[in-house]
Order: sequence, then structure tokens, then C-alpha cells
Amino acid sequence: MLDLRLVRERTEEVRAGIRRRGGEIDLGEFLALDEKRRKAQQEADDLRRKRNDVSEEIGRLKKAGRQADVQVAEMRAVGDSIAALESVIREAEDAQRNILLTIPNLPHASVPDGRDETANVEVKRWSPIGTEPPKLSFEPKPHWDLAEYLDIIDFDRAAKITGARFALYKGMGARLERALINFMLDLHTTEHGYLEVLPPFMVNRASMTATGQLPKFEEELFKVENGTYFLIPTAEVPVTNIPRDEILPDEDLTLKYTAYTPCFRREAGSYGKDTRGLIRQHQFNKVELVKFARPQESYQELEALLADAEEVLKRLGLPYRVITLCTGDMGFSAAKTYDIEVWLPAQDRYREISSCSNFEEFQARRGNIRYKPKGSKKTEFVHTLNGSGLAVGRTVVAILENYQQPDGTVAIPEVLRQYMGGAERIEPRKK
RNA sequence: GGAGAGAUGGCCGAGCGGUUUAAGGCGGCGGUCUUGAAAACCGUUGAGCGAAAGCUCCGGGGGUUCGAAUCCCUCUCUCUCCGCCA
Repeated sequence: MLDLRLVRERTEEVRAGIRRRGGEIDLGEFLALDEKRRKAQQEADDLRRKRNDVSEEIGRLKKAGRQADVQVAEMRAVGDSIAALESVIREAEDAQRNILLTIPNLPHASVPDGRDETANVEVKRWSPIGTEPPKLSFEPKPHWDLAEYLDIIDFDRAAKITGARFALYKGMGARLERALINFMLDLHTTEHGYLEVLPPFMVNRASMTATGQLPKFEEELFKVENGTYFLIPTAEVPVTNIPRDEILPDEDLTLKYTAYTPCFRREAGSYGKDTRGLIRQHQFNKVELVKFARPQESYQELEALLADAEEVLKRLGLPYRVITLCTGDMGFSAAKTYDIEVWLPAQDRYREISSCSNFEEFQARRGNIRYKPKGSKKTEFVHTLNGSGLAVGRTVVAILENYQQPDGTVAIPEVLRQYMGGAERIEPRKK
């Protein structure tokens, strides 16, 4: 959510920022509401002051055993006027907030302009042998063929049990998924300084609103029937909401959390896209990184967050590249986003495996997450950041495809072996 | 599911219709004292809106009243006991 005063006082800058993202916005109604609200507020304040003064006088008169009927009658009328003004204020406030909640964040100055993903800017490439992915000496198989041959993921059974876009992991498949979760959490907690949390997988409307999923993107969420809860689309939601409506001590910043959770997404509007395999599921696992930072430090924290996510891929020996999303490709709440894309040999392209963003104070304002800078009288909004570290299902895809052997077996990356009982490769299960 | 008790400033806790502009304590900050620290003492210390005057905020919402932290209704959450349960 943008600062109301920013919208009022620097309207042109806001309009220009939205335009950079490819949007047009008419702030006329908002500004009119603002004027109306402030005028009513002023009048109500004046009347309240009068009521406060006179009510005190009534108290004194009554205590002294004297009549106060005239004052009481007068204040009854004043009370009615205040009530009328309050409803004007309330309505204007609600209307203003509803408008503010649908305005996206303004892009950071360093974000490249562009209308869609074709304008994203590549930042770097990495691979175990330099920058470019190694060439396989044979025709790489897609991960769904490998998974079927190895009998480690069963999409047909999952479709029977639930429906399309779900997966049933079996044997070494399930073990690999679990190994990755543990490996990532261990790395982030013991080497990168994050505190592990295991949050609820369902959240309420207020939490979804704070991070920006609501009110605009309800159709992308699973809602629990007979309740007001939503399944989380990412751990970002419950974890960012941990300090909602709180004032953090300055010395606690930068606060760093990591969390494993499953993620649930409707994937509305993606019919026919990535229908095969693990790439696009209604339920997938993810290890998330979340930070609460001082505003002046948030961009260096974004670089550090990105490096923490990259480290997972480096240790796994998976080729990747980093891109900066252009203004038109960024999410609603983000001020700046880096995507990490992992190399998938069978698709002969890079695919998103992590998204690392700085939301600046956009989410903090919605969630009222503040801190008091040392030596300052004022509280300020923190900056929130988060990134995948990493999407686990897609990491499985990348391992299957990058570590596949000519015979269809898959080598297990060195760092994962201790998590998989010392196994060095995944082979078809012996009956 | 049944019965009961609660929700007050960063924390604890008093207040139960009109000097509450929320007592007191803890914690924080500043000072005195000290070689330094501790202790002691003194002062200071909630949030929001507004250019200011001022106004609002005692879990959320609604009501009664000239006036509500205080009375009534309702919702949410917490705690205790009983029952059930992974």
C-alpha cells in the first residue's frame, strides 16, 4: 500500500510510477475523497473539542447541585452532528483504503522499463564449469519420463486421488524431496543466519491482505469451505505476518526467517501451460527466506538474499542465471525482483526456480509492521523482503534432468547423499 | 462440546460514568554520584491524524449517555476446569 500522503502530495510521481509498470490510474476520485474526509475530520474535531469542554462544565455544575439543562440539550445536538460527520469520515476512509489497496507498488529506480518478460535483463550466469551449462553427450529426457522410468513420481495416481496438477512421490522421489527440504533449511539456518519457523498453512483474510494477495487476487487462492481461511500460496504470507501490528526493536533488525511449507495455487489462467510434469502444480513444496530490514539497508539485504538462494544451486551444482524483472513483469507488491532460473536440458532453456524481491514498505504499511530507529522518537515502517530458497519441486526437476545418465538413472548430487542414506544414484526400484 | 474467568501503553498491573491530559512498577533513554561499573537518587519515556490549535486510540464492531477504559449487546482471541481426540 502506498502512503496516503505520497499519493496526495506527489500525485504525478505516483502516476508516473504506475505508468512505468504499464498501468494507467485515475486518482481524481481518490483526491476528492481525501479533501472531503479531511474537511469533515476538521469539523468533527472542532465539535468534539467543544463537547469535551462543555461536558466537563456540566460535570462541575451537577456536582455543585446546579442546573445544566441548557448545556445538555445543546450537547445532544452537537453529538448528533458529530455522529453524522463520523459516518462521512468513515465512508470516505473506507473508499480511500479500498482504492489504495488496489494500487501496485512503485518500481525502484534501478528496475528496467518494459511491458513484459521480453524486457527482463540478464544479470549473470553460473554453472559448475564456468558460465554456460555443460553439454550432455546424449539426448536428455524430460523429467517426467525419467520419473516414470524410475517409478518415483506417479501423476496418474495423484490425478485419481485428487485431480490434475498434483503429484504422488514414491520411494527415492519422496526421499529426494525430503532431502532437499532438509538440506536447504540446514544451509540457511546454520550458514546464512536465518531462524527456522514452521508456520500455519492456512491464514486469514487480514494476513492475505497485508502481503498483497487480497483483495485483488482472490481467484488465485484456494479458500477453505465453511470458513474464512485460505491455503497459503507461499510461506511469504504467514511468515511476513509474524510481526504484523507490532513495533520491532531496532536491534532485532535485520530479522531473518526461513520456513518450509507446502504452497497451494489455483493457477487460474494457466490452462494448457506446463501440463506435463512437476513444473506447475496446485500443491508444491518450497523453502522460503523472509527478511525484515531497516529501510536504508534493504537493497543490500536483497543482494544478500539473492546470494543465499544462489548458494543452494551452487552446492547442488545446477547451472542457473539471474535476471532482473522489468517493470511490467514484476508482481503487484514488489519494488524490485530478481528471478533465478535453473537450466533444464530437456527443455533446452532456463526456468524460474526462485524469485527474490524487495517490497520496501509496501507490505509493512498494509500489515502495520514498524520499528523504532535507535535514538529516534518516531516509529517507521520496516522494509520486507523475501525469496524462494528454493522451490523444491522444480529443484527435483532440475536434478533429474541435469544429473541424468545415458541409461536413465540419475546421480545424486554430492551434498544430498548424507540426507539420502548415502545413496549415490537413483535407479529403478527392484521388485 | 459443557462450565467459568479474562483482554488496559515495550512488559506487568491499577482504574469500574465526570481533574484519567490512564495510577504504580519493570524495562528503555538522559543526568547526579563514581577512576569505571553497579547501587541509589533526579528527570524523561505509547501510537495515529493535522501546518497548528486540537482530535482520536484502553481486543474488534455496535448501543446507552451531555459525557464511556468504566454500563449494555455482539464478535474474536486467551486462560482454567470437565469431556473428547492425533
